[in-house]
Amino acid sequence: MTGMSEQRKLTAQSEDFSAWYLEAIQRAELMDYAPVRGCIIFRPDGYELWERIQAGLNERFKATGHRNAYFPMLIPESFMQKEKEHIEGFNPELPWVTEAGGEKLEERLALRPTSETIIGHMYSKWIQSYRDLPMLLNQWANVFRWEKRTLPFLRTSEFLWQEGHTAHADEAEAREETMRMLDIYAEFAATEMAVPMVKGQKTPSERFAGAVDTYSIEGMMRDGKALQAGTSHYLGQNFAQGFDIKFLDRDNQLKLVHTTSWGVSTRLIGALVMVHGDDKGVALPPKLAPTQVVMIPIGSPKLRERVMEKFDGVFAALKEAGVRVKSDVSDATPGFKFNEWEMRGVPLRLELGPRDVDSNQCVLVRRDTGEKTTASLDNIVARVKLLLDEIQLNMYQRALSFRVSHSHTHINSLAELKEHIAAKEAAGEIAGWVLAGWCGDDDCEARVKEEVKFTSRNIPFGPPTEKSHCVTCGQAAVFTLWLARAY
RNA sequence: CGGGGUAUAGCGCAGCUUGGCUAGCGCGCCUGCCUUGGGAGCAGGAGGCCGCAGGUUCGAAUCCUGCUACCCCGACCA
Repeated sequence: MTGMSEQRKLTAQSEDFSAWYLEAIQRAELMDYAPVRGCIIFRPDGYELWERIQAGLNERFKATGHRNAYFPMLIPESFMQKEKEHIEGFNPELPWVTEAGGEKLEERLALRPTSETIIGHMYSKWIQSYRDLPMLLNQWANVFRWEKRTLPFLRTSEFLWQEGHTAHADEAEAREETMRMLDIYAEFAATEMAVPMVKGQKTPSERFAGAVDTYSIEGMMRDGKALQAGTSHYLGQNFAQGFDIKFLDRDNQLKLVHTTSWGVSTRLIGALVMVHGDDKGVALPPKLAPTQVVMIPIGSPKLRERVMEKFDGVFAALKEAGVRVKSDVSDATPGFKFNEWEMRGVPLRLELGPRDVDSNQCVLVRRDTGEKTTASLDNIVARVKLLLDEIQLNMYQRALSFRVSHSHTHINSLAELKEHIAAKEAAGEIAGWVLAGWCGDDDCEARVKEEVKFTSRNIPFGPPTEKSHCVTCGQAAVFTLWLARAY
């Protein structure tokens, strides 16, 4: 019996975080592996998370003047070639269609890794005058990147994402757009996903292929690693040049547009799991959880009838009030159901048994804290809604304080960084993030990576403190950036 | 793409060293009884191209050769 329940338990996060993650997402039925290498199936609960992410972002995109469109998945090879850095960056991971209808194609077609090129091509047709600007489009799409090493949600050969592509008359407006969208990502992550993000600028080595400047939001996972959860790029006139996107300005001069692009992907689902999950499994924030409340009846069949009468009433009331509620009336034992729904991440559980019926109450159990309380059935809807809001906030607060407490700002040299990592590893603790000064030299950045496997995450807009010296060479720091192991 | 490992029921594994009769175990699944406030119990049952191809042998899950897939560790990435 012990062996049986041991087998049902997930690997503990502290024992093997990666194994925990892979087990958790499968046991919660968020995904399954596809027959094709590096590809996954989004099962209904996983896909519904994505749908809720889409809904939340669409609302924000539209409120800021963007419209959705859809461009083809197949990109002619010649298009890819038009921006030099772009093709160099993506070439190693492109799948190609070389044959169709039993005949070899005249020109190879890439499965898009992103759509700057084909959208740039169309923009050059659509944009003639300053009156056509700004052009603010977004598309929801699948993209392909043939990665060497894949990990469900975080890095797969095919993934779903959203890519915004905008064109502007001048640099200032394009840069403003780049920041606006980065802000939207961070705000969305905080309020809907309950995940605090650090906004900042990527270093040149981490920049998007073809961008002038790349900005990112980065989140800290429960194992202390950083996850780049979204990016926003100021592309300057690079793509305008490659695709000849010109407009006639008020002054009757022909000018190149300034473009931006920005995206988040199904990687966000991985972030949800890795930020909020625990040894019991996945834990989802109420705003995105497919099921917010699971109701479980208690009691033997003899007693069940009078329980069910109340039970059905509560269920109907919650549903009526717009709560995403599910009842589990299967004949599994209550204990089994408790574990099962906790593993799937449902934020709140409502138990109703014979004892509760007698006293007109029910038991509520929070997924985030495990706290168990009783509540009167008289105002149960209001109570549930209040609790869901509390859980949402608490999950954010907890993730934030986790990040803060594992962010280290007092490390000033590579030697100290090594010492820090060694000490944490020896203590069985996570190394977390390290705030470091940087002189701006690529070699100094590369050395950190070589020696301790920490990479620069971003140059945060509001660092806790400014660092005065480069962590590698000790010379005056020009930038202060976050270093961390990253996914 | 380099180094290591694995491939047997839906999942996790045993069997292989030393070839042999009907390939086994736990979980899950189905049926019935019973049970219900933290992963219940009993009884019965279904489920297999032993990764693929070839070879050795009277006989191969087991030995040999080749292939493929997946996993872990390193260099590239939303």
